[in-house]
Amino acid sequence: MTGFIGEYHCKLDVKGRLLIPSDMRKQLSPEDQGQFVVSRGVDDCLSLYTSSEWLQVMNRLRKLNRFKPKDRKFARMFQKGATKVMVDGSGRILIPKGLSAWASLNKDVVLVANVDLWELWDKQRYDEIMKEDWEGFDQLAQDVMGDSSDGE
Amino acid sequence: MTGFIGEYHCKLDVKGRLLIPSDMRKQLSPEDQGQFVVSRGVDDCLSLYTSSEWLQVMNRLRKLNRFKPKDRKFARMFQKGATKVMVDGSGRILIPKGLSAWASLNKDVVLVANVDLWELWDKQRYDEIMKEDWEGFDQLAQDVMGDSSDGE
DNA sequence: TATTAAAAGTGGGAAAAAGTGGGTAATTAT
DNA sequence: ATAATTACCCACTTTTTCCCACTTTTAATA
Repeated sequence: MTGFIGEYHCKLDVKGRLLIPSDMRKQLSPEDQGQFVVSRGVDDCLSLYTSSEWLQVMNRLRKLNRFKPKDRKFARMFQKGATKVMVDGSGRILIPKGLSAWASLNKDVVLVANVDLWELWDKQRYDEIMKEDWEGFDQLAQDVMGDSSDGE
Repeated sequence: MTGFIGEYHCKLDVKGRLLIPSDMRKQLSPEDQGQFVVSRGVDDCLSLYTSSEWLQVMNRLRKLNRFKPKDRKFARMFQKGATKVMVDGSGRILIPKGLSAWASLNKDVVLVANVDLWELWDKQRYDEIMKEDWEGFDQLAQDVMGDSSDGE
């Protein structure tokens, strides 16, 4: 598994629909092309999981300890708003209103691969955050990757 | 693995396509001749990864922890703009508009080997940076390689 | 060194696919 | 029952992909 690749600049139409870019679709296994799970991302964006990936996440959540308040709370918050969405005949999905409002999505959005899931950002917000963070990238790269003894 | 070698002066055609020089192609393993991953380089150039090399990178990213803000941010920034490109029937790849704009590529470009990946520079920019940096090369060499007790 | 053949490098047109918008029927909620 | 939301469908525009043809360079042979 190579993980997903790509940054796509898309538009939500007036009905709040998002076309899955063909290039993105090609990266999905056939069984993952028909539906996704959308949920609130950890940052100011939405997360778009393939069904397979969502399954993984669920398995991970399942390992939490239901008797620990923190675990319980986390699981609840993490799943809040998570919605299964189907791909329509033209290859689009409908982004639920509540979620798109939560992430302040406007017409112009950016769909970004992040290893095994996709993130959906409001374009303006995305550009901002990228610009802001860019200067620190060298340092960040060093922090995160610098001491890993060149994996594998 | 010996790493790649070479500096090729190429042209992007009006559609933004780049011909993979035959000499470069010969350095690639057969399974890496059909597609690449293009992304923003750390400097003012684009990085061209072979599929095998990109896989390595992904495996490294996959070891990061999605629930750590720094890791998340790094992964996102690192992958920003990364695009899979296919080689067409004439041995060319299409450089995505956004990326070529980001790296200020004009018609004349330079394709340079950098160990296990390739860098794509605007020719003018490349010449400039090479001229600029040349004087400091002695010092830089010492800084970077000086204390390593004779590599290997 | 001239001649020719083969491979490398360029350019562009046309078909196909992707992307976009919106109308209407069906479903759901109030 | 009515209004709002969602699903399905069709039509149009834009972009991408595929293919073909031509030029230039490299290599080979007489």
